[in-house]
Amino acid sequence: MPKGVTSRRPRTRAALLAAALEAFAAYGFHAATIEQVCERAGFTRGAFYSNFASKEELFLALFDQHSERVLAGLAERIAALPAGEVTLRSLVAILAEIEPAERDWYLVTTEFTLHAIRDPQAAWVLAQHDARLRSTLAEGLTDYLARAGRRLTVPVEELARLLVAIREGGLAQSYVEPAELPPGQLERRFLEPLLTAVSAPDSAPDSAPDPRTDQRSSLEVH
Amino acid sequence: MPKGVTSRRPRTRAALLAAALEAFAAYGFHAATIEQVCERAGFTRGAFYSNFASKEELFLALFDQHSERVLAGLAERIAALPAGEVTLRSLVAILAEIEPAERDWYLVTTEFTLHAIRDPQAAWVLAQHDARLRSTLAEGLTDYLARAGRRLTVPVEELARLLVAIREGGLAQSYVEPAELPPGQLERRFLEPLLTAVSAPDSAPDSAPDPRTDQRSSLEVH
DNA sequence: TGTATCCGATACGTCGATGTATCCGTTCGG
DNA sequence: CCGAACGGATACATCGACGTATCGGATACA
Repeated sequence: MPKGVTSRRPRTRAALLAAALEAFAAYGFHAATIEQVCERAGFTRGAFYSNFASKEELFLALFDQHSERVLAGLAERIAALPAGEVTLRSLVAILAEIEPAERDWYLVTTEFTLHAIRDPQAAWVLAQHDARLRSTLAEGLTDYLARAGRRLTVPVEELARLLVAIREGGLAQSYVEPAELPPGQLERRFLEPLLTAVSAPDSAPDSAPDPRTDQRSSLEVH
Repeated sequence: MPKGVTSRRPRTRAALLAAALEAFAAYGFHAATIEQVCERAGFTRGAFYSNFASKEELFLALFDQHSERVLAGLAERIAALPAGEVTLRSLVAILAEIEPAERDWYLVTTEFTLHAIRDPQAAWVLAQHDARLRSTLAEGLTDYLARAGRRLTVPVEELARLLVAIREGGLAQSYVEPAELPPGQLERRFLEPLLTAVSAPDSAPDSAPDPRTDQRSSLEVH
């Protein structure tokens, strides 16, 4: 006689989470009803309340799941790069890469961001996730640039924030007008000149600037 | 005996619009109820239904009102700049300027953006507004850079999109973690090197590049 | 100042989403 | 393969938001 959870419970949970992503992406968190989520998953609301206390709890579970995957995915792509010297262009290619499934997640996480702006508790959760993401990103960035023979002239944490901002802000425009701005287009156009502008050749120490970086170094931010 | 609208009607309408901004910013469009809007405005739902057919219509009226103000404000700040030569820094200062009231509008317009991603009709409305905004911005940009003695090496339309992306993406982070990233910080840090990187001195035609831009021109995007 | 029109207030009916209590099929250890 | 615990289905009670029909006060023109 079953003492703990049975095998079907995690399957039900997973189905509800997957259905929740679809429903939230399609209608938004507030507009989507628990009934709609259950319908997509092939269950009734009874199953839902057996697994989650509320729509909020479902959402947080979904966000947690996504957070782990995003971090794992980024770390993986960073690790997948060949050792030795690399070009800026290969770094840009990674950062400009946006999967089709990203759209649903964009809709859901952006709505969560709006919620976080209003609710300190949600803000804390989101900030934790974003900090981990930026940390991974920052590590990859410095590593890459070093391998490309360059060194940052701005705080890497702020650069990571800028890259996230460009990605999020760009995706918003891309999803509103897919024909006008393909996802990743801003990254492909601007990241290479940008990264060049905020870094300097490693061989040129601050004390003896390379003449070719002279103009740019006069523009560094204080 | 009154034949057309009386004087109190536009006042009621304005009060409802102002209250709607507050309520939508505080709770979100879906979570906010018509009742809450009316309460803030000091009216009952009877007044609401006498002025608007639905919450959607109220929202669109609010968006329209805001659109006009944003465009007027941007054009005004552009026009307010002194004639003659200017520095990149003064341009950056304008772009980094973010008023406190922006927060409420950010919450409302971002929610509308999410709606637009799902609804083609809303997408069209939003795209129209954004296009006008970018157009104004692009005009100001080329004008400024010319006055600063520089010329863009990328399409100005795409640069305008990038600036909007940085602003929106940056505001998201700023509002989630106000203590970590003051509004406008990304612009202040990165816009000057960025604008320098995507432009070249006007005196240096493409056919005979200035040695100092040599390195950068090899990084231009195709 | 009177009165016709306007417009916001009030009261009510309706509907859909939520949450819970309970039932019954399913799972799995003995 | 039996039975007890598990877990999803069903049915119901509740509640809040919406929209409308109607009333009464405010407005503005004669």
